[in-house]
Amino acid sequence: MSILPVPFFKALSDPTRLKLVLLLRAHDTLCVCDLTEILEQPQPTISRHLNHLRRAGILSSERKGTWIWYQLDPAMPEWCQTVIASIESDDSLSLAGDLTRQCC
Amino acid sequence: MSILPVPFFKALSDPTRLKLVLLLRAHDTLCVCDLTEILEQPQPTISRHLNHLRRAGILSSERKGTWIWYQLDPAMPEWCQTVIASIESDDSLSLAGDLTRQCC
DNA sequence: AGTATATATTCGTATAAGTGAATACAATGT
DNA sequence: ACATTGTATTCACTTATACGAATATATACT
Repeated sequence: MSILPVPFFKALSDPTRLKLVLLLRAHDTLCVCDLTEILEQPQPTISRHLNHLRRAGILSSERKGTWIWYQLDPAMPEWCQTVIASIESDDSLSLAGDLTRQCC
Repeated sequence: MSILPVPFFKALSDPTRLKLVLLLRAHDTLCVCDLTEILEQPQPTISRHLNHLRRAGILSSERKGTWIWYQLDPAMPEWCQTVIASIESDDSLSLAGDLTRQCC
């Protein structure tokens, strides 16, 4: 599946979405409650951004019982994977206390 | 000079701006009238987008008499250069008839 | 000084995008 | 069937962004 550059970059151009991508780059697989907890943002906000990233072809999700696990879509085109691998994070994207997993 | 990921991606997430970047990636140096002619868009539109890209740290410009030449900023951080080098263009970003240079 | 050309900026407006609050949906367990 | 927990969606609202039209600025030339 191919990804058009403009929507791809638009998907990455929101702080919350970029943090989600960086978290999933680091953790491989996380569920919505993990992400909600780490980013300390309302669950609907997280869900909406995850949906945006999924529609953009950046994330894929898999339901396992009650939980839905998200990851970077392995089917992403090479050039998109290169872009995501290149992103140099900084303090402004601080991923806070990271994960203490009180859920799932 | 460092570039924050979110504004960087936001700068790339507009079709006109992305075309400008791809054109300058291909041509090295172009002036505003070149870009206006190639993209067939009003000059103020092009100027505004060039300004946006310059403020984002993606382009640099140099005045030579009446003309102002733009190029990808050589001072861009490595990771940004990698991202720009990775972008896979497609028909939706078709750069039309390219350059026949009726100006400058 | 005035004219012509290249480029930048301002203003008003329309559309897009993000958010909080509330609600809906889905799966599990009792 | 009901309650609980995890996740998604809708609605109303606000803010951000892009655009056309008009105008301003800058340089070169006469």
